[in-house]
Amino acid sequence: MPNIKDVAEKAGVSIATVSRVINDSPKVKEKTKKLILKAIKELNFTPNVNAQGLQKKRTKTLGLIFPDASSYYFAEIIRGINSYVRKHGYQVIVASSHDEEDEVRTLVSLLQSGRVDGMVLMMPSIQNVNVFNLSLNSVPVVYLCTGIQTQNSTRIIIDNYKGAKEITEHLIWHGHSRISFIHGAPNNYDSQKRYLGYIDAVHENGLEYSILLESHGNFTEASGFKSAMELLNQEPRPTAIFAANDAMAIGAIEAAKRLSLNVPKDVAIVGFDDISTAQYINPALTTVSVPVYKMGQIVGGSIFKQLNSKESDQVEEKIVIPLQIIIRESCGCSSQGIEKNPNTQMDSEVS
Amino acid sequence: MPNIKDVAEKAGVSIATVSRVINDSPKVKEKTKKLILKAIKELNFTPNVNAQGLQKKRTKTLGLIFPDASSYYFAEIIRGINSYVRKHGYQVIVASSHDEEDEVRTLVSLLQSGRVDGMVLMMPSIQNVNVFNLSLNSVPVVYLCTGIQTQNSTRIIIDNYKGAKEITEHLIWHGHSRISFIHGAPNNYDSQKRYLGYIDAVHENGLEYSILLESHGNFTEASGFKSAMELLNQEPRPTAIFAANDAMAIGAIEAAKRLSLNVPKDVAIVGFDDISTAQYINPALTTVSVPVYKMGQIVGGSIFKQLNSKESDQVEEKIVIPLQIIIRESCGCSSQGIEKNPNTQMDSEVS
DNA sequence: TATTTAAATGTAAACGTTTACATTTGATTT
DNA sequence: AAATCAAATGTAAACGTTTACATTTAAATA
Repeated sequence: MPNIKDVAEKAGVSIATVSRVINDSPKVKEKTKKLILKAIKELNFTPNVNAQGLQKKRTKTLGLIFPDASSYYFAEIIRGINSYVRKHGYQVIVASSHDEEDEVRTLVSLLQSGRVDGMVLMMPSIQNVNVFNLSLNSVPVVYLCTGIQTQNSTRIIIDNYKGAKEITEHLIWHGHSRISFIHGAPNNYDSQKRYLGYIDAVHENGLEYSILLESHGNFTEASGFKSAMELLNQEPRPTAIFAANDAMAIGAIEAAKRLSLNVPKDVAIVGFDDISTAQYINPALTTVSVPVYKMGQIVGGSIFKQLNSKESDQVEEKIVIPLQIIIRESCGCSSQGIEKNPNTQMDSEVS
Repeated sequence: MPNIKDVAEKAGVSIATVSRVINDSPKVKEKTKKLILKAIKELNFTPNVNAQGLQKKRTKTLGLIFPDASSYYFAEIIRGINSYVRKHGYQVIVASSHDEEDEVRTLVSLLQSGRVDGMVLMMPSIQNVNVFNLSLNSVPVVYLCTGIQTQNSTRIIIDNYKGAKEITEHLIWHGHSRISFIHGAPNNYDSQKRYLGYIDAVHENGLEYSILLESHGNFTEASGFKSAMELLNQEPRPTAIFAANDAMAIGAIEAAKRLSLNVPKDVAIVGFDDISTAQYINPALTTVSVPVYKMGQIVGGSIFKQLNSKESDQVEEKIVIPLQIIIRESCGCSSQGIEKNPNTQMDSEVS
């Protein structure tokens, strides 16, 4: 593998000049630059990133820590981030693990070992707070969907409260009065905010409320199924269910079917996220759309802003991303009214 | 950020000894080792990966190049690879781009710049062949789902032919005689093999065949819709459609609905891949399941095998992964017979 | 032509490790 | 006590860049 010295020799210059060309410094004569570029091409030379990283303390790599990189929801955010940073010559390392301790280890080692220039942390469970302040000071970090505000870092969240409130109000508009809520994982930031939106809509509209209307899942389809089973076997039955995410809503729909209840006639069911499956299940799911891809772009932009700011500028920012409710069939609106959600970009599936 | 020198000073030894501890060389006295470990912990030291990479020429990072990292199909493979290599202390860089030229650039630069120790290439379009031999010689490479066999590299493919033949025969078993095929993207390896399975099943069973039964899509739902529209408007109509992947099959089902045709009564429709949506659409899709996650594990294993083999051992391997057909409703089997596909692992969706 | 000045290039140290080789240490044998 | 040897540790070069500083080159001015 050729190195900078080979290029220098071939072009008949010193390695410093070659380096200047690589980093396109303005102070190289056009003629020598051409010469060096030619040598680079002929030798098929690419600068060694380890050596560059060692010197410049910039690796052009970002670390992403996600609970799970393969679910549609996260994959889409990652895609957004990736597409954005790639334009700036950055690569992305994704560490996904359900195991919290493992996550922390990875995080710390990625950061401290100088492997990444910045970090995106998606850790919706609130307990982790203490972990964060763990000497991340020197590296730009963006927190995604967490309740805590750490100092000197950016936090990007979605408008869970408003989305949840609006979709609950939509159910109320349909005439529902006994509306259930299925919680997501315990301590999950998004779930908690969604609950707040739900409960406020219920109270502000003077609806019947009881703790019996609530059930606790963990964001999986299976937990949605189980929760809905319990809720729907109560007497009187709730007339509508709002699940804290789509996967649980889908599980709830299955439960209703199992109990021979018609959705939405016997029970309306709505979710949150607008995952791709939402539009395919029967009935099509009414939900709140999270612009995941766009979110990724915003994250990327924020990291670079921090990367390019001086030490002195304290970047402490909170960005709230607005959401949009998507009316389909499962709330009781007729299927006539279905519209494709403009925020959901279909991926080509190349198998 | 503390470096190896700081640790050495604190422990009262030379940096060489510290290095030996880091790389757990056997020739360090137990007592000094303890001392050094203590210093490392107290200073919260992590070796700089750039310096290590520069010296050792190993970065403990693998590069993955995929056409698209966010589709369920690919994301799942990536997840499999990641989970496997993480156990060996490796990280993964995923470069996904639809733009071929961009892909090539990324590939070459990742490899040459010493950023990765090995590479997984998923490039199902056959034209790219020439790109591959481009001096990848020194780095282990695994090719996924490509027709070409490059020398001294491993190639992992799925048993497209058998899967396609079996599912076609299943349609024939249902009594269908005019069976259409919707091709995937032009030049796509998987699509071509699936077509071969289809055509052999058709011929071996003495079925009617005409070029009019074929249509060409590009793996997207939209293209499946369009292709099915054309096919179903013909006279006589095909009684069954086999789409080269699930996304197109789903598009085809939509098309049938649009034409007020009942699936599977008026036209049976089957796909390939078993993406997660397949079980949710109505009717649930009969398809061929690709064990994507497991596939990722196999890929990871293969890379390490190469990484740990001496230059001299020529690794030239071809691994074929068996598939399984999943009978649901869209082929005409009653919904009674639906079984959850054991290969499809539901992800928890933490929003 | 000699002098000044700016532009272009070169020299060498630094980044943080690993490792071949040299040296020290301390136990074992004579 | 001296000699031998193995084990433990240290020294210093190397990995491939970048960049502050020094030097050369060539153009502009006196």
